[in-house]
Amino acid sequence: MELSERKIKILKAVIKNYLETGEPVGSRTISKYTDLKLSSATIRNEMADLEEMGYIVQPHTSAGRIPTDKGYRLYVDDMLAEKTRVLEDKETQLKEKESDIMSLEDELNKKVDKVETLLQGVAKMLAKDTNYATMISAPQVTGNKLKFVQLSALEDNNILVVIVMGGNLIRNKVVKITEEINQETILKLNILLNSTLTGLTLEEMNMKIISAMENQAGSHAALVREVVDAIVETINGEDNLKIYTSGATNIFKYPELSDSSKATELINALEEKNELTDIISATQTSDSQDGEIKVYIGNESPVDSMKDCSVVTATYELSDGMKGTIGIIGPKRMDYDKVVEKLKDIQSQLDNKFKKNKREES
Amino acid sequence: MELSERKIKILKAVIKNYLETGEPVGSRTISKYTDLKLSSATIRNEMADLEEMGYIVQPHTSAGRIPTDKGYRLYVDDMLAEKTRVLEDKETQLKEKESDIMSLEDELNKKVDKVETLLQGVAKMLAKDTNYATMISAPQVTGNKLKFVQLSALEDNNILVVIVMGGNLIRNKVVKITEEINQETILKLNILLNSTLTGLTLEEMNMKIISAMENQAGSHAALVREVVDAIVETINGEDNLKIYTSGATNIFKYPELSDSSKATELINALEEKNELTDIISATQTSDSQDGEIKVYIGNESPVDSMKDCSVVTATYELSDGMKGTIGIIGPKRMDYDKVVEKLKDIQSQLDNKFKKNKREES
DNA sequence: GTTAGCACTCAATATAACGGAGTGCTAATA
DNA sequence: TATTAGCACTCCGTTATATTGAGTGCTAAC
Repeated sequence: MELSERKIKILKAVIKNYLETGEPVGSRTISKYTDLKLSSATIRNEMADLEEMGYIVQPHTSAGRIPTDKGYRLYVDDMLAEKTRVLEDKETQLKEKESDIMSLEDELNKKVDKVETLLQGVAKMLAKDTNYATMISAPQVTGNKLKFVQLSALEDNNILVVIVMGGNLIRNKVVKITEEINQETILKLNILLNSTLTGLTLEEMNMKIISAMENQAGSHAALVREVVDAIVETINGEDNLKIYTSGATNIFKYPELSDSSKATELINALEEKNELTDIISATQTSDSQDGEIKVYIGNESPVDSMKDCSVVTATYELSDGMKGTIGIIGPKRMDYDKVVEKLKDIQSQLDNKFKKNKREES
Repeated sequence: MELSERKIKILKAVIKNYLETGEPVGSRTISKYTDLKLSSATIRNEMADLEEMGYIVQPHTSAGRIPTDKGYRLYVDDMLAEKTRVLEDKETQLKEKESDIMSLEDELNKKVDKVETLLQGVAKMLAKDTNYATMISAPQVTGNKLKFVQLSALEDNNILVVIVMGGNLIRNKVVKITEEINQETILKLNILLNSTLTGLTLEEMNMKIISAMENQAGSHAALVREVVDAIVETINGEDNLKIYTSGATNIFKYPELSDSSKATELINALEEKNELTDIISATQTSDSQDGEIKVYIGNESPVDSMKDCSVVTATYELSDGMKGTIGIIGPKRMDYDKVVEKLKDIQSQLDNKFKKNKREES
């Protein structure tokens, strides 16, 4: 059986209605809801077909229909296609931007020196705004260059290592050494480290460079090694995989997610956060075009505990290739349209925000 | 009416039973439960008295009794008193320590350079161990001394400020300046800052010292001011009030907290974290003796959203006066005994852990 | 003071009855 | 041939009605 234009119209009407009400929708409703003037009986026939084709189901006999994952998929794909089509005339886009997202504007304009605080704020605002759970990952530093490294002597044979990466990402580490060390040596090591490593990415810090440096360091080779380790850790370490979440309790607004076993599973995933990395890698590894928005419906989700949800993600990218991911987690019947719109807004605003910072720096 | 010995025995029996079952407990149960050989009828009379006195209530006529907050209070106070009495002979204490908390031992022995990771780990373990929600605050730095401060020039008129406090608490800040600055000047400023401020607490950095320093800094007074601000922020700032939580979803294990409005409120409080500061200050401000454990029952809780819960808190203290707070949030019918025991264990272990670090440093 | 006995209460559970929204099918209609 | 009106049927959700049982308060006997 082929999917006629009319069937699609009906299917969309069913889904749209279900998104709004959360109740199974019957033929009579559609008959009045749509502009195509058809009796409920005709709709019923079409709906029977749609069910046979797997786009909708009845929770039980003598109930209305609700969309299947396949149904949602069609609806969402269609909507996304529609959006890129509309993107051609920029007018509409601008209009929305002005009207809709003052709150984010405000949030971003707050004086926040810490990226951490900013991201947490964005997550919170987005959760409040959409009534779904949100997550946002701090930008990853793949391909980032070392900008500056400095050793300082603290008391008691402790050495403070300060590492500054591109984008002014700063990390500290305290290293304990066994041998005595004097100011002059530290100065020399600083010069050595900076002249050798500054401007390099992790990939470029190969063994040759490092051992050459260790040779030059002489008796302090061990210390140099520790510093290099610290740098590697800074670039690769879990610290940079930080994820901020907000609005976990929004799920209680949707009865289909509120029973305590499902809620436990979901909120746990959001609290623990480590499962969320799967979402991030799924979003980033795939052949994503620049700024594309991804929708995972039900079982498509990279995270098992969200198989009853939909997850919508976007990546934001800083000029120097640092990527972060934003995700929205809600019921399958979430307002995809609004969510995608919000994500696009935030995407562009974060881009601007970070680009502006970048501009100030350089 | 006075509270006879027998009444207390019955009250405790009621509470103990209720803690275990979560069901209202009837006279017949008590009659068999306790060692005092009394018929259910007698118990009934006593229970009627206890109800009149406000220690227990019936959820409805013809149901058993459950404790009131007043009842819990008596029970808990008694238990705490009992514990301090038992504390005299250390034997029992040692025994428990060996047997009970290997898991924490393991957790603490993991190589964790980051305090953050450690505390998160403790929260998680404790939550898993007790089946309640947990929180733990990073140690506060009141009265902490500045150990070391260092400015470094980054590219584009940015200055990196590194601040090291006692306990090797490190903070960074990037400060943008308008005027050009050369290496030599930075070196001078570093010497000026360190010689003036090192070893001082926040209280000791008064206006006199600061303005004297600004004078010496000449054209870079503004920069000095910014550095001082950064230090103040480091000591006072919200960053240091970090709170880690875990096991929020444990509350679903207790039906009396599981309905979605209560759960939302509670989980929200744990997610947002800012309300939790009230618990911390309540725990720390009061005339707490060294390492005392506090129990807040129902409405006694400093946080409104926990009025249906009990909150048990303990402070751990580092040698140099840095204090942190651990809290356990559960239903009123929580296993107070076990919780208090766990907290004491963790308290002493954290103490050891940090003291050991301290020893390594100095 | 304690206890046995009894009538009473009330939540919780099971059972039955009812109403309504929605379906599938058939037959009539355009 | 596609559409529609009509009708019997299904099944959820709600309400009404018993039934059960744990537990109480009270009284009278020990």
